Amino acid sequence: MSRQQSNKRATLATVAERAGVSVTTVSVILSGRPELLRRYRADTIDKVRRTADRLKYRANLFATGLPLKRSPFFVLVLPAFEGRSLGMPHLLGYESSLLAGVISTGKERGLYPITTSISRQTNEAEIRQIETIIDGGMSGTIVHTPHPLFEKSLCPRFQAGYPIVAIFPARLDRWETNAIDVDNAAAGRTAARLLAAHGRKDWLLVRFERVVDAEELRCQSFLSAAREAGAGVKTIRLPVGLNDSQTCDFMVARLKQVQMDAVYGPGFVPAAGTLAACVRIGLRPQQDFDLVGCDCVGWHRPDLPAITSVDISWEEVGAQAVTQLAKMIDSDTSQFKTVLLEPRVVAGGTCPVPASFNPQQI
Amino acid sequence: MSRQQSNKRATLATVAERAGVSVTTVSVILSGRPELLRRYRADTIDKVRRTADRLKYRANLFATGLPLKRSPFFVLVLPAFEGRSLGMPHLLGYESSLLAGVISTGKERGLYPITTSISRQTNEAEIRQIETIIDGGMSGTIVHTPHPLFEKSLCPRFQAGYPIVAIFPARLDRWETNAIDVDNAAAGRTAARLLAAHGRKDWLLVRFERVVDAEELRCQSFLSAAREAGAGVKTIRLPVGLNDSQTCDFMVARLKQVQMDAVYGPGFVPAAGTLAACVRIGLRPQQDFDLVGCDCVGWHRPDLPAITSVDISWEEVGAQAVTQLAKMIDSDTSQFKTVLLEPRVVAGGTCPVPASFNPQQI
DNA sequence: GTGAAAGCGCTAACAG
DNA sequence: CTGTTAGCGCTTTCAC
Repeated sequence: MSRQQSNKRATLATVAERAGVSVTTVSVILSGRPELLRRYRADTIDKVRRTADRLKYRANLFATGLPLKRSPFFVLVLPAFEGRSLGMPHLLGYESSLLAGVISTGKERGLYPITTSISRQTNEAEIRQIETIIDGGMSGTIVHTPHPLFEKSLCPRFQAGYPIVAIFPARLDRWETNAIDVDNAAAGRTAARLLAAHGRKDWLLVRFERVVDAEELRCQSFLSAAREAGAGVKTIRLPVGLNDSQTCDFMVARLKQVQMDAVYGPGFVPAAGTLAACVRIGLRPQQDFDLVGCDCVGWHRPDLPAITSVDISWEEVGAQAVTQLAKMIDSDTSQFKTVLLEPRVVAGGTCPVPASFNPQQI
Repeated sequence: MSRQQSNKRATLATVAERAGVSVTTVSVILSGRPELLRRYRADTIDKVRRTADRLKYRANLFATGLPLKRSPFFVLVLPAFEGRSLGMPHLLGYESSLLAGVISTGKERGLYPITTSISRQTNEAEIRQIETIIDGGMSGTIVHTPHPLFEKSLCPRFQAGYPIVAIFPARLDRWETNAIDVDNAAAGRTAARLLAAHGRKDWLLVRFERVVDAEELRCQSFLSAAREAGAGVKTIRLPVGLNDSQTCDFMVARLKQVQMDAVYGPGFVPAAGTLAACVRIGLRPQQDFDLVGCDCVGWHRPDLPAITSVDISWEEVGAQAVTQLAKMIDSDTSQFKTVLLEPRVVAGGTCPVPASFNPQQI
């Protein structure tokens, strides 16, 4: 708001004066709460609305919030996208979907995100800057995979009653409440059921040497579901930091020494990399092997089939985050029971999905 | 801000009382403008800072802005991402880059985006909702490719002195000032120079039947540069609405009837689609033909070379948008000279880029 | 039915 | 050096 235009801006007082009524009248009539509105004469209402229109009156949202001690704004903290567009563009698609979910659900509830980001190698100054924002009178904060340093800021605020939602936290033990996540155990189980349903017996789990809690959970539940299904599972561990095409190279050599008819990659890189490796050494998807991945929806390569993926909609994640935030705001609480979204199988060409295959029933 | 926590929140008054000074003192000391700060005794400053710390005082950013008649927030209006993730994920990467540029440059300047979106098929209600936000005391608005219906809202506000930045406007005639765009004429010219530099003579321009102004400009300047270079150009027009793989199919038939040794696709779809078609009919990139595209950076397909692309950094676009907005805010103006970003050639495998090839010099 | 007045949290003259 | 005071634009009791 520049000084120039702000001098011209019509305020409640301007409208009141021009309409020949008091500010109260204008305020009540324009905010339009029916029970209060009824008390005013129809022609007064009309007159006020008319002059407000004529003067192009627009409420100052910041001033509106002050007496109410609440504002229609919350903070959305995303991980900075530094160089993430290189190599795995479909992951940026997830990020955009998340934002879309947050924005649209927010709109429905009259809540608007002040969007900011935190770098992977963040520092004191950046964190302080974010703190002054989230403490600046916001209704709450949604954080995508909170940075460890930033978690330290969040914790005392949460305890002080500040509404926080963590999306896909890396450390599950730190977010036993107030998180939105996939049901990772279900994801691993579902992958296993898919392979079992197609009669596979010699399974291969391809995972990174070190993984975040979420992926570890997927692996564990995959392994225990394998046991139940009576399938044998070999595990190959990838060095940390490989991308999908490096993983392909890495796997080509390994695959030749392994007997298997099914693969689970609990993340995009292991899944896509292994698929490429399998095809390169001449294995045929759905014939010689089945492959199930996670986080592979939206990834396309014309030389390879789409990956059958156990996945969730990031748009829904964003929507859930706002929904939970709105609930906390409305009820004046700061806790909610962590929401685990049921993963869904998105059929691709690497593993058939039985008709009416429904993770929930499993 | 929940009522609960807001009752506990320390305000200037609380700090003042506890420190035994006036609110002014606290205000001045904590906002820390050096010229005013100097006037206070060191021990007062210390005392105030200490108690503010102890009480965990945080300024309410909304209240802060009120007397100043300016706020640290602006609105960022993005096109809604409806279904855009399907098919062309790398385009979502651009969107994220733009956001990254806006966020990071905003941070440097103490300006924070309230992010919202507008659907492709928007309606009165949605537009009014966005209007109440941008009129709600914001410092300005950045709009990515303003929707025609929304342009109607923007126009009177612009004339009233409200700072607006349009990124990649579709109608250039409506945004002769206040726009951030690529220098589209330079883009077309640069593509032509690249093909000429490699000694090509029989060029093919692949474009949609109907295009936005930006692409039309690229085509025109490409054609006139071709004339100057003494190259012949045939043009193939794609039906509106094709995606890259449909374009590939469409082009395979056409290509067999055309003699050419170079292709320009002034956008992602024509470029990627034509490249795929060429390769499918057995033409070898850089040998049988060269191909130059636009907006192809970040797109990868392992069966095809990366496309040599005339492109700009969307992150820089976002940065420029905020820079211009900040300038307008600081100078209390609402106009700036449209910024045309010089395109850069990003070398891929479809056309060699001479060492020290520099669009600016051309 | 309507208005006066207090107050949300902060800043900026202006006194002293 | 520091405090008093009058706003910023809005909402909400509480009178009349």
